[in-house]
Amino acid sequence: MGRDTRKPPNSYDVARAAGVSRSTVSRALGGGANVSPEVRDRVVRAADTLGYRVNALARGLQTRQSDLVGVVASRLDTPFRATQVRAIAQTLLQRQMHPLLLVADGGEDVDALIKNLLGYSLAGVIVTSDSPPAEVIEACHRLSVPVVLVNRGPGDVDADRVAMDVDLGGQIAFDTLLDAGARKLALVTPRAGTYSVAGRAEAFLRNAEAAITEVLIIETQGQSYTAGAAVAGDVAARADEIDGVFCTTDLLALGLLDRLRTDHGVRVPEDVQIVGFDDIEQAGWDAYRLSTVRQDVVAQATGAVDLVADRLSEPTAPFRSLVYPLAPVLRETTHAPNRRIAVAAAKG
Amino acid sequence: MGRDTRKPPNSYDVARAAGVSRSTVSRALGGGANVSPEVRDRVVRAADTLGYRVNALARGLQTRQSDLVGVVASRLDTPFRATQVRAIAQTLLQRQMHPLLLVADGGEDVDALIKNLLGYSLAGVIVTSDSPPAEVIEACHRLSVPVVLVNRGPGDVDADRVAMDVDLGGQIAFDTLLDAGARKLALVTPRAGTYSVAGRAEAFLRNAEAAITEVLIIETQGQSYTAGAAVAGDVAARADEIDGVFCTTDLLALGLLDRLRTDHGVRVPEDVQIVGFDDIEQAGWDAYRLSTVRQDVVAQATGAVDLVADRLSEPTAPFRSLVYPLAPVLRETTHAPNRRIAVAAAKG
DNA sequence: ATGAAAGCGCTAACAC
DNA sequence: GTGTTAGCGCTTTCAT
Repeated sequence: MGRDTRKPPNSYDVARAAGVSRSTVSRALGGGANVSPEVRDRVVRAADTLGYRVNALARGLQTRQSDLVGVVASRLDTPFRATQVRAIAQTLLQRQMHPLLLVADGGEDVDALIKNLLGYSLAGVIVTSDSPPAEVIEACHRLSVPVVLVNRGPGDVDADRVAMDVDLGGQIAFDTLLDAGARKLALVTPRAGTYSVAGRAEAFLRNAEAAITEVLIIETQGQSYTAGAAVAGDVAARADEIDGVFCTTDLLALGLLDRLRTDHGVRVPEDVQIVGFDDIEQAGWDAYRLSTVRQDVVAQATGAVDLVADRLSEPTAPFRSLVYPLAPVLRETTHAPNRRIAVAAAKG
Repeated sequence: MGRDTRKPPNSYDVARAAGVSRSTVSRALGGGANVSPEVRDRVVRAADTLGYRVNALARGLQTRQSDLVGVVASRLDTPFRATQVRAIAQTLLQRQMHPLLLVADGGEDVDALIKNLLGYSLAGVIVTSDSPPAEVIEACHRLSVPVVLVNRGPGDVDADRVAMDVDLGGQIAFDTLLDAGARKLALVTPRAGTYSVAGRAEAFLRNAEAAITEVLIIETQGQSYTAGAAVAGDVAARADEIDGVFCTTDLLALGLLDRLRTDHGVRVPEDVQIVGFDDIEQAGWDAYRLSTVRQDVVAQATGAVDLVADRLSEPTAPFRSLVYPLAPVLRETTHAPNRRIAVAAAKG
């Protein structure tokens, strides 16, 4: 039973086994429409007796559409990005699509890469990268491949978008510090940030301006742990002028926090309070217990995939932006909030 | 210039533009053999004037082989795994292959998933997951799709393999502790581990037995930070009987270390020394400075991709195993090594 | 409800 | 060195 046929069965084999035509097989296994239940059954049975699987290549060639979705991401080894990609991949899988991973870490030419990928008649492309997709979007458009941008824009390009509420993000960070009693604030953020990183920084600044005081801005080289650690000296040097710091990324905060304690004897939160952003797993570790702002990565992933699916079914609908809320996560790098004092201070 | 042709140009368009036949186009753009340099040039120029890209679906259908490589991985949001997948993805890209990501976190049915993927005529499958691929390998074999296992086996299945040297791993861990002066050892490891996790644990035990003393074994639920933290109580309770701990995973070590300090007032390395495994980024952070054993993830990724490529060109060659060395990383959760004492102790 | 036939875009024999 | 021809396995009109 089950000869070792060198090559896998095709729809023709199934058709023969079920005593029908190939078109019927296609119908029975596909939409399921216009096939008598009886015949359908016979076909299905034949199919899995033979171990038949549709040849995705052939189907895609015919329908001009595969179930592959390009996922372009940079710095995949970063906790936040890893979590994000995982969520996207899982969601895709649940919807019968498959993530084609495209790591864009500067070295590669994303443009060329993605254009190659387009040869697979992608069902869509999800971009989480920092590097600007530029004219890639254009190319996708031309081939009517949906593109959805995660936490990027609103730039000048046309595409569907999923994003956190940057304004809210900056506000939560500010409020957290204020409520915890901090008054002399600093902002630690990369010189050239992503849209979402720059956005939360700006929102923070805006809130600070409106409420109380100037903010000391400290620029970092990138948004890694190392980058955060690298500015610890600057922060420590100004320790007298600072009692609260917002790092636009958890990784930055963790680096700063560690180095502050290790090399500069600065106590957190006693001397300086710190708030991060993202709520990566490490922020909750005992050594840090970082107060931060949480993004709902899973919700965003779901949104991104929805957007792909929706555009597939309605290619000409206007572009949409899904905006997701954020929530403060209060841990131990800030004091317990005291709304009364904070509000009074802001007013006074 | 560049009319908005609704559908992308195909090889026929290029052929016409270059005044040749489609086969010539194929040859010129492909292997490049059997085409006069002159014609080749003309074709290439025509191709990129038109913005032509080979339709991967059609090519794959014809050649019965795509440039897609399935990468099955679980717990992608874990630092080690993320780094590993990134390395594999990058290497693949450099070799003109594309990673088709398959996250296998228990929920999904890997079997079914991968068999679906097989419909894309994969160039290969790289498995880094914990969950056993079982009969999937069989299926791949039948379709002559190369499978390479990373840090798994040697079980009973036939496949190419890439792995660290588990014996060496356990030995390095043991030596590190011994050289640092630890004599009363404990092993913290998951009850049901992967091949490579179980392997390093066994090797550690073997070395300990041969050299000095019994080892207290503490089992964890999984290999996460949380799992490590969860056994801190057990370790603290036996603090008198223990002066050195080998955690088979950095994450485990980090969790243990943190909780030991935070909740139990145990000092590391003064009271207990700790060695981890993998050398994930976090192990080097200021709060930890964990001594550990380093795997060369990039080398392994390269090896895995090589194995895929090699088998593609020589399908019937005997299966190979690439074994990679490991190196101790001495940081601050162990005392500075003192070979003299250690050797003497081992002998005496 | 079912079958016949046409083609998706490509590569690979095979002729010349 | 180049063109002709024949599929790869599928879906999809279009008849019936």
